[in-house]
Amino acid sequence: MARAGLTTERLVRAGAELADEIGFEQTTPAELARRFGVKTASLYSHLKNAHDLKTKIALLALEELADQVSAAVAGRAGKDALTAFANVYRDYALKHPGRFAAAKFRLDPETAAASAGVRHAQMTRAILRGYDLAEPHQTHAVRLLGSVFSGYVGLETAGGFSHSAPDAQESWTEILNALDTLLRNWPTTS
Amino acid sequence: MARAGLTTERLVRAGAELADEIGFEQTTPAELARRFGVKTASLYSHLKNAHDLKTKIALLALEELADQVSAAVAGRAGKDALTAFANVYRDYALKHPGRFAAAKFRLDPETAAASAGVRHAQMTRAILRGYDLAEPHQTHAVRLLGSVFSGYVGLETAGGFSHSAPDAQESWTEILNALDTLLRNWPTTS
DNA sequence: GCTGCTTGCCTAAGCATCGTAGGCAAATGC
DNA sequence: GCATTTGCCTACGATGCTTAGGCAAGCAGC
Repeated sequence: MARAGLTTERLVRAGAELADEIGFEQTTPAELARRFGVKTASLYSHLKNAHDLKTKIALLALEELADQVSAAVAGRAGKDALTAFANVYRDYALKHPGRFAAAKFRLDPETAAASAGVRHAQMTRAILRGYDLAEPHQTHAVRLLGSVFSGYVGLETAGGFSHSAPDAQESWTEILNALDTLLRNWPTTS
Repeated sequence: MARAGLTTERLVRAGAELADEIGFEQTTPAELARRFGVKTASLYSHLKNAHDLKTKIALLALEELADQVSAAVAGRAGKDALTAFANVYRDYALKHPGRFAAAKFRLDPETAAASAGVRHAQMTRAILRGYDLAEPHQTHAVRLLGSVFSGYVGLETAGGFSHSAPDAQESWTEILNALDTLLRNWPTTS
């Protein structure tokens, strides 16, 4: 019988595509094996188990997203950097919903520490270099930005803003504008 | 053999507790049956299937959360209402992580339309009555608030802010303060 | 082109879950 | 006490995850 040419790499890449098509939750060894026209058991020389597959897709997604954000933010500052970061993040999520869901997959601590997740945190903080925010306000602002981005895109991909005016793009633009204003006038006393 | 006294109501309530203990994803008919000391098949006269169980837990969580938020917001306005809403929301999520995850469960459109989810939207909008925001800015602000709340709490429950200073409570307080400032000075031109 | 080794995908099997169908016994009404 | 209803059961089929071991495809050397 002809061999399918399975490798961990190919399986993970195909798994990411599968996630975008049918959802991250539904991306399982059985489904992946069907896609390659092989038996499920054949995957287990390349993947430890179902959890390992999901973890590797999550790491791929984090990496891709960090690369794209990094490229978009390079050479920009202030509001320019803010919107570049935000738009790349959102576009990635809308274009790759399965990978985006994968990026939220709960990794165990040491895997997370070695993942591209840390680059996301660094880049978020880098954006704030264009604004005049001292610690601890800077950390609070980093957390706000992370919350807005992941929250907005999470709600949008979950269908939260469909079937209601104004459309999601318009809100997104205005929210970024509002965040820029807020960062330039961050209240340091309550 | 003595009967266990299963009802849909009891199963869903137990399912919600189970979700808080072991996670929403792990809350399945098999696990629930074990908890009641009955066979899995016995659940199927009270629940259509596994998806039905999850849907009903999600509806319960949305209802509980809407009730608590509603009680907290009543009689308050402006920043007072904002922080009351936000704190109840966050406290619920931290106290009931499984239910909170359930509240994010993707419902089919007509179920969602009949759920307490619409009360959440109404209450978020009610908060903005204390701020002077005309449409379409009001809708954009509603979406921002929803994004921040769900985003922040989502990241926090996922462990995003643990093991790093300052602690999550401090950021939360400052972020609510910043949001209040932003809502009082919402930029209406870019 | 043959021989033998490596490696990749296979079959077989165990175990768990979801969900359906039909049976028996406990609760309820008279 | 008897009949009916109802609730939980056993039995089963389908599907998925995962391990163990087998066989043949592909490559190395001659």
